Amino acid sequence: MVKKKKDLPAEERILDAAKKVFLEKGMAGARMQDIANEAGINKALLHYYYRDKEKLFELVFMSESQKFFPKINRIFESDETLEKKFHEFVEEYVNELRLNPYLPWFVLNEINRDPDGFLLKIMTGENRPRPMKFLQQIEKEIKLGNIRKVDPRHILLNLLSMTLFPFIAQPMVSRILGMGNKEFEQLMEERKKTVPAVMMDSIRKKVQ
Amino acid sequence: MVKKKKDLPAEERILDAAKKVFLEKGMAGARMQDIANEAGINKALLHYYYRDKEKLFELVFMSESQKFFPKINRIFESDETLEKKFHEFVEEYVNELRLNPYLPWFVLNEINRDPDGFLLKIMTGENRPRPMKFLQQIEKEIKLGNIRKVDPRHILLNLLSMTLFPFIAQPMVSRILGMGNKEFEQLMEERKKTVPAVMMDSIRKKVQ
DNA sequence: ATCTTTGTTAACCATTTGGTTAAACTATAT
DNA sequence: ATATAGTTTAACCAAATGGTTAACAAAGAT
Repeated sequence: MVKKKKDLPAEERILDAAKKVFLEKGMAGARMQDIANEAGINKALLHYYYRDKEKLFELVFMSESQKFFPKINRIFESDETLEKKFHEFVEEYVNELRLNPYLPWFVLNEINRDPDGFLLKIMTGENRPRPMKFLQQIEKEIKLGNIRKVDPRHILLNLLSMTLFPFIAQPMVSRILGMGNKEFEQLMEERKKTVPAVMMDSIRKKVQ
Repeated sequence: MVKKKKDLPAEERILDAAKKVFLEKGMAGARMQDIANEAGINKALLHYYYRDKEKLFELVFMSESQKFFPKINRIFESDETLEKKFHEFVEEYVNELRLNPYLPWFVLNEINRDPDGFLLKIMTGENRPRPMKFLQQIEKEIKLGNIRKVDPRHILLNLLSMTLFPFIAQPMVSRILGMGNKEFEQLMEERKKTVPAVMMDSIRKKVQ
């Protein structure tokens, strides 16, 4: 029998536990005791390795939110076609979010909790979202007459919305549509095709 | 000079205050003292009018979430064309959410906090979302050959996503795009046109 | 006037919660 | 073996927080 957790050093078990608890309950809802229990250690040990709740949360949040943001840049700042970018974006995020469904909710929740404090940290680092190149690419394609004349910001919003929202709203969506977990995953898998298709239809020039 | 709040009876001021605080901070983050301060009364008076935090929250949550859900049904179960429904849906939600931008985040947050407890209440009442007629309408249009063959669930998801997500993610979106409040509102106003357009483009048959 | 009901408050209480301390345990080096 | 440094715990503490109480004020009712 393989001990799942006991064999990891306490310091790591704490971090894993903190991730789990913070992701599920958010900063305000998480209890240090919950984290200690989840890690199978004494509460005092939390403070031995990580000074206090704020620090621990910040650590978890930074590490998690950097799974979330940098993807955007790597894709958006590449030299691919728009169509390729749509596909890559949805593909990568659906894959990531199926493993980590709480992630966007967690990030948004935190941004909501403390819009200035945190965002200034993320938004000034290397990993802040940089949509400029992407937006400019769209404008360029418009000028070249390759796609319809549309506000690039709506394009970006639509892509983000259709990709991220279903995960944020999963519990609601699943109930409304009467789906189980398996069905939901299947539906998200399909999104890898349907979302880029919708995006392309929304910019492709209409045949006269 | 018109006294904004002092002239309302305490019972109502409390409810207003509770709405504000709960919507901003969620159940876990809200403090009874915050609500009392916001209402300009003593903390004990909260418990005089509303038994405890749980009860007060439930009241606020029910009243707010019923602003959120019934719209879906009124629109989706009408006899309008799909195009009209797209327009009405976005129009109404953008209007509502501009007044009440925290609403969707609040609802989703709560669903996340307690997926079973709460949802059973909403989901069994008169106001539970009933997307069936809408989904069937889409299937019918497909059979009639009026629109493309697409999974109706994706249509519904896309509409919900593009309408609601920008509000849920407003703080993030605003920073990423470097917008102030005014600009954000302007952008949302534009969505009333761009979102239904995208929706129609995604189902309209392509010209051969 | 005074009795009763309703509204409001300050002070208080019990529990929860983040955080500390001092002691004990473990391993490693001497 | 024993000294030392790192690890872990039980017990404890102070602040925050939800909730109660008892007294007081305001407003009707008699």
